[in-house]
Amino acid sequence: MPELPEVQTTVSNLKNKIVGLRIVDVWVDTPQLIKKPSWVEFKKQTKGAKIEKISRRGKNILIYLDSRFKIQDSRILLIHQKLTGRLLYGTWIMKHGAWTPIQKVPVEEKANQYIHLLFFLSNGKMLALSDLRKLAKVILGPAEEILNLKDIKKLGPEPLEKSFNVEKFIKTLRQAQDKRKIKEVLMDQEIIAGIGNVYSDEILWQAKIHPFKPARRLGSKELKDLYQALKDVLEKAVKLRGTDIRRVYQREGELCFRCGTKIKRIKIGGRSAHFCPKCQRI
DNA sequence: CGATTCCCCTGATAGC
DNA sequence: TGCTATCAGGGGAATC
Repeated sequence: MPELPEVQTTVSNLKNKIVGLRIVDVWVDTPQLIKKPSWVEFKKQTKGAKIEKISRRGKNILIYLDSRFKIQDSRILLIHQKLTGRLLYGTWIMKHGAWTPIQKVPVEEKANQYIHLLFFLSNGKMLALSDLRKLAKVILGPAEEILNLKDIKKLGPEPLEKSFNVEKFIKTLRQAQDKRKIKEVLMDQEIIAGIGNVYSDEILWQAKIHPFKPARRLGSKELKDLYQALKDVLEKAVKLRGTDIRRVYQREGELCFRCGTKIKRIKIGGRSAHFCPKCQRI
């Protein structure tokens, strides 16, 4: 599932491809993905708009559209991919009721089968939102309004920014005085933006901290280790272009790469946590 | 207010 | 074989 590194990779890839292009038409088959505005309005406001910039905040993709014809302010198209949403760039043609890619795609790339929203671009190519489970979220609105949505405004700091130093990290966690399990805290977007189920497991494995350890009980060495692990894991994942590193996630029953103990899986508020019972202590 | 549960979705898998 | 039940999971809403 796309977390910070995957979203960052998507944004980096799209940047040199779609910025400067115009949206000449839009197509949808699952309008409920668009939370705001109505499909009719959405189409009216995106058709003809020029893509000015694309960025990321937390796990959200922000596509800035220009103020065309001076009849509206510049807008932002916010896309949250949730579990299975994918933003693809390429060319597809409608064949037997399904969008089929013209370009070569890896056989395992199933995303092409679940295209639900398409932007036709001025260079003849397309920007597609694919989503197997249809849980993705798309919102369009004036830039200021979008940036003031809870989705963006309530987000915690960006963990890869230079200003997110160890002091700030420790302060953030201490301020929270969190009774919650550290894994929950790491995944809380209001504490730190962009970390989800995969990377929280990986970070805790690297830091050798048990996912159930209450956040407020972390000692200063643990906090420093956790900070270092968080930076290392995310930076490495971004460098690897989001091919999520999996040293514990979904490796239940397999052996820990550090000590050979069997990886365990436990439930934590409807989500699963994977960890090494020997390396990671409470 | 905090903690828990449900809901949105559908492919994969387990159970009968 | 073929059906049905369960699960996964980000995040927001409803409920306790």
